[in-house]
Amino acid sequence: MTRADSIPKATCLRLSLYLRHLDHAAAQGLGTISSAQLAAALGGTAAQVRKDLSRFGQFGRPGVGYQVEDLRRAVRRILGVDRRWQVAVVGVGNLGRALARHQGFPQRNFDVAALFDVDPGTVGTFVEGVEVSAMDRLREVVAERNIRLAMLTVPAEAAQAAADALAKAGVEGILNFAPISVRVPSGVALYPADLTVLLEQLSCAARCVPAARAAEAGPEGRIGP
Amino acid sequence: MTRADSIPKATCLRLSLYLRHLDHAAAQGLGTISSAQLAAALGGTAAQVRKDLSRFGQFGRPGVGYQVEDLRRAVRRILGVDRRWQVAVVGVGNLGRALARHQGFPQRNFDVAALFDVDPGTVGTFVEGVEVSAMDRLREVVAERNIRLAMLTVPAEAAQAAADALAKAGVEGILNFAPISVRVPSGVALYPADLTVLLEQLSCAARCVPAARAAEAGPEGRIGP
DNA sequence: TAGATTGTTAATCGATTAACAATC
DNA sequence: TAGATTGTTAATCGATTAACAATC
Repeated sequence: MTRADSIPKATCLRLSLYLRHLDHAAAQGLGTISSAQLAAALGGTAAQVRKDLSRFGQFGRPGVGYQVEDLRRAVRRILGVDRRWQVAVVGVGNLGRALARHQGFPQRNFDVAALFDVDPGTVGTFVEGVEVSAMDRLREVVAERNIRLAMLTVPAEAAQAAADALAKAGVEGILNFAPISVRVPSGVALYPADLTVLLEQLSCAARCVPAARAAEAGPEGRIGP
Repeated sequence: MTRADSIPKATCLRLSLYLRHLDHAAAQGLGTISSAQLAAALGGTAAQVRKDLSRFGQFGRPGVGYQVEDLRRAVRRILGVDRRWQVAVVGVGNLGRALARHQGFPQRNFDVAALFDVDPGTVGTFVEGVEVSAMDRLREVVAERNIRLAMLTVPAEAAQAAADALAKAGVEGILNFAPISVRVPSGVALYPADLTVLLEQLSCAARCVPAARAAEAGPEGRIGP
């Protein structure tokens, strides 16, 4: 099993993508999969897949490939998703509400088990069967419901205070959707997830291609699928 | 101005974070900012900030730093956000609806100007003043409204077909929230944005720290802010 | 056995950091 | 002038790729 000492972010991302594809493969009844197949499905290289996996042990058989079920189990354990996680959403606005309702989370072992907001009109209401709690009950509720991860969807001004409260309450990881960088103590994992930043990256990437597109463009002036 | 030949993804991400902080700095009335200040606000190094910026030209003055307004303008141009972008949301479920309503987008030059769905019950309804169109009108609407970017929030089964339709319609970039990898022609930018993958990365990162936390933990058994 | 595919080592590539002369 | 901070070069670091012996 080897130690997960500290997995590079990029490796961690790819592992999650491998798992997603392994789930698809399992659903299709595939018994075995090769590093080349996994790479092709994700747009990476076979060497990279093998390298990523070999960091944690020997899961494949030369000449055969990987058993889909075995690898799935192994990757789930590595990622820590071989059991359910209780997650909080802090800030019940448009985005927070959508996250609370998102069916993809419980399907993949993440339960949104607590909601928090400062607005007295929102506190006490229910979203997807979960009651919205006041921010000042955060510590209590986090402990009670065994919350270990949080998604932060509050305005920029409120983000740092909310992150502090979460860290104090013992949350181990924060997904930060707020449009500002927050600080957390070293024992807490923090992932930036500002959606506007994603769109800006996209616009940046899109800007680099128009010349290439014009050159490649077919009769319709557009590249086909 | 130097060319944006092809900006590394990591650089592009940081530029977006610099811009976000420059906006905060400008709002606070700061006239000048140093690479060290910018780095401190984001958790990077001053050398990295200077390196990132110098790729595009010389924006600062030795001994002084960067003019906030000048740098802001420059970074906006580099990222391509010095003008408005028309964006489509494909798939009007919980998440798609939240994205359509998200105030952070128009505030930062991204207008959600088109919505698409296959459900006849959803088509024709309005979200945030924008009517939901049927998928088979995608090409037409994209052309009419000058849509150049899209956010894909459809189920896994529908994702590839939707991505194909978007590429054919001439969209230049796709933010893919669907839980599956899709292929796009080389002229189209594609960013993965599966929120479950983000949570899995978080759980992966959180798993690596409990030992460290226990060691560092203060009297309350928790690390302070 | 022959063909396929792994795990791992060595070589390559790119990105980050440190250092410093140039400049305000 | 002295102190500060840039832009850039060289050194370091880590990650990706290629190659191949080992193995099924």
